[in-house]
Amino acid sequence: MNDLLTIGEVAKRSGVAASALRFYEDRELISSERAGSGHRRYPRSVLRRIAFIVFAQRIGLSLEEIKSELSKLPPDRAPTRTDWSRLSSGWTSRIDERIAELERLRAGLTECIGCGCLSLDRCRLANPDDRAARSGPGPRYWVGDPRPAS
Amino acid sequence: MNDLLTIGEVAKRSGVAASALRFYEDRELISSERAGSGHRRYPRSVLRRIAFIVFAQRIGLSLEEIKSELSKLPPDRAPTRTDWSRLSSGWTSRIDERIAELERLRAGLTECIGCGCLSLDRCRLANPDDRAARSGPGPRYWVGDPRPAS
DNA sequence: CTACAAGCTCAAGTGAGCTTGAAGTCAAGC
DNA sequence: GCTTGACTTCAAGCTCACTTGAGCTTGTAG
Repeated sequence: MNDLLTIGEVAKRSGVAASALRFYEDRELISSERAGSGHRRYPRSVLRRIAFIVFAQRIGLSLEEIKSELSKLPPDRAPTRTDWSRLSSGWTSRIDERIAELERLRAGLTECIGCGCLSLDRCRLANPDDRAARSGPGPRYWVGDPRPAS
Repeated sequence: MNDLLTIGEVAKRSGVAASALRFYEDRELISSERAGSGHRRYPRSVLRRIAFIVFAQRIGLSLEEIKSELSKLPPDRAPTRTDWSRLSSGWTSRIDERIAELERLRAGLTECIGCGCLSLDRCRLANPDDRAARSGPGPRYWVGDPRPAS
């Protein structure tokens, strides 16, 4: 009934495993106070922070990127809705770029893969120049990364 | 000038590293004949196969999934454009789902993160029930996976 | 014939994002 | 006072998609 939550409570409410929360703390994405016992105690505000992390992950940001986004929040006071929306404002374009890539890929499915044109050179249309879209592992120098001089 | 390519040539033409090609062969996504020397020799058709793999990865399929897609190609003859397009036809919906999720996330940015409503429960709107969208690592039971009974 | 580039195999390493296990501490109920 | 469960730290393990390195062989140009 206190407004400080244990790690188990936060895990349950956020849907993020306790082990992941400790991991995030280790990576300095979240922080906790400690009870006399050494147990973690979280203010409710951590839930919003975690929601933000999960959101950002779904969009495709790495934990490192998320950390640097979070570092833009005011350290001295509780973030306002304006603070939060400032952070996420840049994401809209990121999302839009990813959507655009997916749409190009969708087009490429019929235009490239299906037809006889499939030279990889032409199919660089799959990803003209948006490095932002590089999410997850994949071929190292396929597109966007410096190509081996052909 | 032969129509059989060495691994180096395939790497150069496809933009996929030779080590990755060996890796794909090990995972049975592609195959090669061998010259008397034991060196790999690829028919040109492998380029299309590789393009397909790269494409599919960008869309978000795992190598395992791609392997099972490729296994649907006729083993006895060179795949026609119809064969290829049959494979990729199912992807359109997959792409559309991912796009839909990104659009929900974009909406959530302003609706959820910014405002006071950010209870994680409500923000399950971030991902109602599409498991297909689970691409890449992330919180294990956030959405779609069986939630811990609350 | 000699370099040297390119290929081979097999084992181990990488990095992201966690999970799991071991060994111990703390809090609550009986 | 004792058990049970939630918590602690730290180290090691796991998956995915590769890359790197060691040690050796093959192919090609001069």
